[in-house]
Amino acid sequence: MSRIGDKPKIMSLSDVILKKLGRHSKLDAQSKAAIRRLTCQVHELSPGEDFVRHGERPRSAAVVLEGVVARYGALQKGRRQYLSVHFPGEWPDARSLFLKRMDHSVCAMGNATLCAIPHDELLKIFRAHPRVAFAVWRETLIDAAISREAITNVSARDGVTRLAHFFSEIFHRLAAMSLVENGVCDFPFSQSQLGELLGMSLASTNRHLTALRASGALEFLHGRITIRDQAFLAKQGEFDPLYMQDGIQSGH
Amino acid sequence: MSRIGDKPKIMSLSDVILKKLGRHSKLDAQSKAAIRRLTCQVHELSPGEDFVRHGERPRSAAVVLEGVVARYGALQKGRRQYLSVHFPGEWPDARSLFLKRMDHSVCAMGNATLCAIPHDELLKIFRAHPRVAFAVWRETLIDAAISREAITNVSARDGVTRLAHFFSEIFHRLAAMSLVENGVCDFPFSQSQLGELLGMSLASTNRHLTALRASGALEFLHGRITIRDQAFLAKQGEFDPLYMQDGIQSGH
DNA sequence: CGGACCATTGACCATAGTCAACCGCCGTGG
DNA sequence: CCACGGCGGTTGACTATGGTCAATGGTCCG
Repeated sequence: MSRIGDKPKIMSLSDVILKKLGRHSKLDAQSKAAIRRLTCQVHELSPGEDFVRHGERPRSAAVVLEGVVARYGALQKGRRQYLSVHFPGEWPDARSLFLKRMDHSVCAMGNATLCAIPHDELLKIFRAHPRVAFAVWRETLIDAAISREAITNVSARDGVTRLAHFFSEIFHRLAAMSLVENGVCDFPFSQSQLGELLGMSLASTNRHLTALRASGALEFLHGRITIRDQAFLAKQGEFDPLYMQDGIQSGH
Repeated sequence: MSRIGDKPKIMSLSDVILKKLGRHSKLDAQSKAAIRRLTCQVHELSPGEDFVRHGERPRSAAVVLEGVVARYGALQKGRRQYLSVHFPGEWPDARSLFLKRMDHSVCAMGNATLCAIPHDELLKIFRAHPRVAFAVWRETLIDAAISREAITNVSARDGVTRLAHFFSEIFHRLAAMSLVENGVCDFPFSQSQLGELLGMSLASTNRHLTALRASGALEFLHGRITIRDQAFLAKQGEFDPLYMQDGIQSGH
């Protein structure tokens, strides 16, 4: 599976975590050192493979190292509702840190690598270094804000707007982690899965996608997004990145 | 404005917080004592009054003491998208603890009382008593789970199912805080606002509500819900309370 | 008494869902 | 090597759910 640029960019767990947390939180040397001492178990997942399932009680929490994973829940007739997508540095099952049972599943979309960090170890760090706890907490609050925005997206915006908003968000998030090159980024979803993520049928997804492509703003084919006109997309999607709250937030 | 039973149930801030946190977190005596020492500023809101607005940078975080408040965002043409509702003991603007600017507004639905606790004070407690931090964090994770469930609700369930699911959740949450009496609880929303919360028009809301009422499972009129058949509602709404994760979670 | 708000209902319309057919690509197996 | 099947993408025809608009009645309040 080739990735954009095919660079074997081997970031370590702590590099990824520090890069992501560093987007919004200021960490002192001690906190960084503590994060560097984290141990974890690496999981390589194939496309579609589940990482954790609804109802399970994980004893560790994972950070995405590479690739894309998604949360999902089951609907009637084998259908799925994808709830969110997660890129390197994110914590798709942070919930498990404080809530015993998973209320959703997490699976890899393309190939993906995750690092599972034992809860014990994280809690120990949180106690010893509140700054780290606050940074990860902040991360989970941004995740929550993204979910809230999704509510508005699926319930109040029509098909084209919904897609435009979604792609704007994805582009924004990937760019923040330097995962966009010349407007191109990996996003290993089929149109059918995209529909299950945005609450529309395959047919509508395809038609609205065709319309967007016709506007020249973006392309999406075979798990790869090409953004040609970010401003147009943002406008079309009524996209305002405030909810993702980029930039350092405060001293704590 | 009379409330169910008209009892002047004056719970103090710490009583409300401890009752709510106690649903899922075990707090030691020191943590409880620290919470009891919290100071706050009480805000009495009238129906529809905003507590905090999109874009603002609060210096305190609020806990609902009494009544119902809701998060909302603005849509085109003065319409709103209500994002979530909050009952006593909940933290509608917990986001502000770690993210500077609000990405949504919070308003009172009926009359409501909130307690604003300065961020400084909370952070100090979090540092000194990690258990308190973890309990509030847990609270915000449950809040996030409720938002995720809302995604499924508005994007995958038809009108009647959506309403049934929503009322099941509300009933469950209010019952947990002893705010239901004989199946009756206050829920100061008009049908129009309920529509803006569940992503449907006033007309649909009314029609589906009429259908539900015809089934005898519930009534909803003038801001008051009466649940007559909880089991039926849960079934009709495909409701599984797992996501709210009731009960003590663990020692930390 | 008039106005505002809420609830209700009917008529009409539009967006999006369902179903089905077709194409191209790719990997497998005869 | 080619035939086949599966999957992803594309498109058309039909349908249905729910949105829009409009009118009505009730209640509360100034």
